[in-house]
Amino acid sequence: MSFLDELNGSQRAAVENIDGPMMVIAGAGSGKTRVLTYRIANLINKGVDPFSILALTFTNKAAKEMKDRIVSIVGSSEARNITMGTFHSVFAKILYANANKIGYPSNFTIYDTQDTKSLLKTITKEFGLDDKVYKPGIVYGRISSAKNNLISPEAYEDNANIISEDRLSRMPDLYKIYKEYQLRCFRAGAMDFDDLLYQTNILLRDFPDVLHYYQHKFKYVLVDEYQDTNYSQYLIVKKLSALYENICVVGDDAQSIYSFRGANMENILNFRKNYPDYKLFKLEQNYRSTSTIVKAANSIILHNKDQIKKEVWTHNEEGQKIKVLRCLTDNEEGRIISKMIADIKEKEGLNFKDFAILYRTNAQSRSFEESMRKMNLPYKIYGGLSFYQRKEIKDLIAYYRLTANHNDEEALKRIINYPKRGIGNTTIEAITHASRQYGVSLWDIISNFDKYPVNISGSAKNRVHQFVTKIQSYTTQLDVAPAYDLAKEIAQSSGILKDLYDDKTPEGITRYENVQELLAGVKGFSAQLEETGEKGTLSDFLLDVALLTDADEVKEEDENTVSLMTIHSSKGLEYPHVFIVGVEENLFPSQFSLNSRTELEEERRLFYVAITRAEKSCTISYVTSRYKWGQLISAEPSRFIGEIDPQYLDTEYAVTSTTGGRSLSGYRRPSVDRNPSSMSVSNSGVPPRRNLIPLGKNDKTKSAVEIPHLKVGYNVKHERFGKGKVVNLVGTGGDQKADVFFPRVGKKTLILKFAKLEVLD
DNA sequence: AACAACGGGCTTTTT
DNA sequence: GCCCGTTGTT
Repeated sequence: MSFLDELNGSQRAAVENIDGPMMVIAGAGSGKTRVLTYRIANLINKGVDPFSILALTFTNKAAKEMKDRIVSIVGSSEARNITMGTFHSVFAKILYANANKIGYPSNFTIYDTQDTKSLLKTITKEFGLDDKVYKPGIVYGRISSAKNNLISPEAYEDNANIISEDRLSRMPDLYKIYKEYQLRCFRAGAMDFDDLLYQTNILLRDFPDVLHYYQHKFKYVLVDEYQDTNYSQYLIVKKLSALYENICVVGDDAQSIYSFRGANMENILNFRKNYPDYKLFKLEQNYRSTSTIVKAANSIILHNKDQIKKEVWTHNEEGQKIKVLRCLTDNEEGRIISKMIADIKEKEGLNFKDFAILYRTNAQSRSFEESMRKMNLPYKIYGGLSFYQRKEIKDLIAYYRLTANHNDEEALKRIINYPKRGIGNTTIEAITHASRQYGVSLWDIISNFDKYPVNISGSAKNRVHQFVTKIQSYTTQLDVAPAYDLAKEIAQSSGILKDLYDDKTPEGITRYENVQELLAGVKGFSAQLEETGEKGTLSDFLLDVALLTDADEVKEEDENTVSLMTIHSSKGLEYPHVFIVGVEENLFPSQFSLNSRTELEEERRLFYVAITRAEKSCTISYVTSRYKWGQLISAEPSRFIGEIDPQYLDTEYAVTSTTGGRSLSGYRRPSVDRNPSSMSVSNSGVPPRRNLIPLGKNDKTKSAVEIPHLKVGYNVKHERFGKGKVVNLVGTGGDQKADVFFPRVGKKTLILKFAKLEVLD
């Protein structure tokens, strides 16, 4: 049997359409990733060379997931040759190979947001401008948006509209900052995230031979999350696929939530314009959620004016209504929801990983962290301060960066006096001054005091010189030493390891461990590369690390924790039970979105994304007062709750106190002061309340689970993974295990007495 | 040059 | 409430 038989009609049509431009509009939970992966697998089965396939995703995680699934269908020897990754990582590699053509060093640094903001702040001050007016974050936003629309510093300056906008927002000199920023990045041999796309555009524009090379190489181009691409990405894709026009874009306008980053839904319209004979496929059957959830989500998105018409529907059971919870404070919200999770888990025999708590802003995670820690519930926070953004990690990586690229100013400023080596502010001031005066990099100054005299004391000069010599000695090893050896040597001889080791506070110990973890990461990185026969220097590691975020952290197979994350990072994921918290006016929708319809509609799409993450149940909570900046402020329920068709809502616990309803505060009290580890007792003093735990018709659990009689080749259905096919059986009786291939999630090994498989044959 | 104490500003979302 | 940068002290 072919894997194509796993698909429904429209999915299959999209998968089997090989040549020419095509667009797939895929509703939430409609098997979008399955279509993308199967389409790639089908291309390969039809004889397309994997080397000629380019698949672009939005996150590293999505890329990895897709690659894994393709491996499971066509095998890794084929799949590894596909060019697959995020826009940023794929084009960073292409830029690495061609950097010299556009004047960048071949080992250019990638500036992260912190580096960028710090540089912008420096420049702002140098121009004598007030960084409270020219806030680095805002300035970055303007520059970023210019770059994503391919507006060069010169074009920015000449654009009357932009200049008058800047005047209106009292930042008339922004164009100067942009120009200087771009120059300084260039001199530092650094690109920011936006440059990775912007400079790719320049490369493809100015070097036809490069363009031709990649046009010929990538005969088939696929783009995931097309609704989230910006103009810069759009143009790259258009150019690369101009020769063969075998371009397949997949997206859902209802899930466009990144316009703040320049994402442009017009790209969907542009696609139609550019390829008038394109084929359109719509995936409208939802396989993920109950019909209540699907319909509730539809009723929300109906309030948006801007949308492509489509009808998402499902054959799934009705399921329970969406519960709306009202809590008094954010702390109570944390306690109640943690308790609910513990209760539902016990009552239904679920795993912690079946639950997710989704919020609008990272700051909201705190109350949930606290309550879950108190109750001993395992949880994991995704996003927030990434591992790679921690100070100790950034410090060590700054050494690596400076070793690879001496002109990396942000790295240099970070570590020239860390660990402390007596190079203080006055010295650094003098060096910076000289660098501005001569128009050369900081490194040029400190490595050439003869050529560029600086007015600092002899002893300071000497200390700086020692620092320079140290970095130079690392650099000589860069291309010869194995990545791990050099990484470790730098960690030691720079003094970082010792500095952290001497700090015996709990935080200090954690920092030391983090650095060890980074070193282990380097080791793992080079080991992985050695398998494929590549060398894997420290510079290669840097490229990898610059584009990694916490969201990409591999989730261990057996990791069984409640997931906490922002709605943005939940995109593409699904959980049986989802809690959307802090659904209040001014928080969700965010107060910053209230000025315009388009921004409000984006918030609504975000709410749509949140609801459609849920498979079985969805709970929405809001509080009446919340701590903000240490102050208790009052809050009211979000308008979005009222926009859901009320027939799908259960508002028993949402009635306001003024109308005589009860809050849930009584619910939590009996349990709070109990021994936290007693959570295994499901009815721990909590009065049974209807609606908190699904009962009756939704309760499919049988007390004595019957082990189905299976044979290899049988089609089966799993509660969570959907339909699948048995590929292997191990053991007998109560211990029997089965390998089942599920088109939606890949191959899983299931212990039959737990798995509750339904035999379809 | 290094460190402790203080005050202001901040929060939208991320590659 | 917390992080950052600025200020004052040694």
